[in-house]
Amino acid sequence: MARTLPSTARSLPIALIRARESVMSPIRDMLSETGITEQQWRVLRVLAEFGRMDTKTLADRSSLLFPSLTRIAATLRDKGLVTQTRDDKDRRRQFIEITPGGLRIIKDYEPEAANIVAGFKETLGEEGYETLLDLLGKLDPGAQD
Amino acid sequence: MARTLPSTARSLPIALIRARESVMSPIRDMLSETGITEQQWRVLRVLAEFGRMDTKTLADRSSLLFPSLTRIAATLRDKGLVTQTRDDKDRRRQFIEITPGGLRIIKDYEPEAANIVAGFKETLGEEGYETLLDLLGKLDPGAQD
DNA sequence: AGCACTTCCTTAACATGTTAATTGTTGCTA
DNA sequence: TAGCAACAATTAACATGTTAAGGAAGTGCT
Repeated sequence: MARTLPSTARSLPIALIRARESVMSPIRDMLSETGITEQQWRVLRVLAEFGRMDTKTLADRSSLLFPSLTRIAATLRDKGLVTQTRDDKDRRRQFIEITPGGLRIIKDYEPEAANIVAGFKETLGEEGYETLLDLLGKLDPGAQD
Repeated sequence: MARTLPSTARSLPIALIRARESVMSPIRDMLSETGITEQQWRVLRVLAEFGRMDTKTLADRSSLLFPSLTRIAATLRDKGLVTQTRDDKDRRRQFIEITPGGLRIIKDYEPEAANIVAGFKETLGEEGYETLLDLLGKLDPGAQD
């Protein structure tokens, strides 16, 4: 067992933060002209991919905590990008669905986002990219691959 | 060039977020008993490793934005864990230094933090761990290795 | 029915992330 | 030397991360 922490220059948490920042920066730049945030984009993407779903599933797939999702859902609803409906069978639960307006944003910006991601894939090489995703997945016990 | 975004289940940004969350969760649990946050811990670690330094360098090495660092430094100062002094030659600039109290927190918790990190290293294997850090470094143009 | 217990979601409170505007200093230069 | 651009740090404003507490709706048991 290591008895000393690695230098902060070689720290895993810090490396993860910096990598995330590098990846998200151009995506944030792109999103700035849409008026939605990175997290709102993530929620819309999940809804666009899987369709209407309950809040719990949405939070899980978007990697958001419930309190965050509550606020984000309210914001997106006010912007007319999603709708919220109660489950009649279990009135505690709620379903969220993307609207045509929300879908439009995804369609409009998906190609540009894909290009940004493709750029990183080039940087790492196809193999490195896959390796990275696999290694990251191993860190996350909840990853179901 | 890819014309389609990867499924959110295979998204690089989301994988980075989840990995970071997995890694930080046990560290946050450990820190909860110290009353300092993950970011405050990061600042103290950098100061403990490199000693007194100006705010700009500190922000860079801690991977924090200036506004965040301003608040964090004020919090740490109020807790008596760091001191702030003006540069007499250039009164715009400021130096920050860790106090004995701050150093004590680092010393007290460093072994436990090291064990947590060692656990992740075991999960990935020595080789996987190094590969991961290298790949993450490639994503970050600012990484100086 | 009544009550405890769980579950889903929301609020609250505080810290940080992010961008933009502001303040205080310094340095340059007309 | 007055004026202005550049710089360091702070403040402001809003969104999110995080933990804890609260509220509403279901479930099970007596």
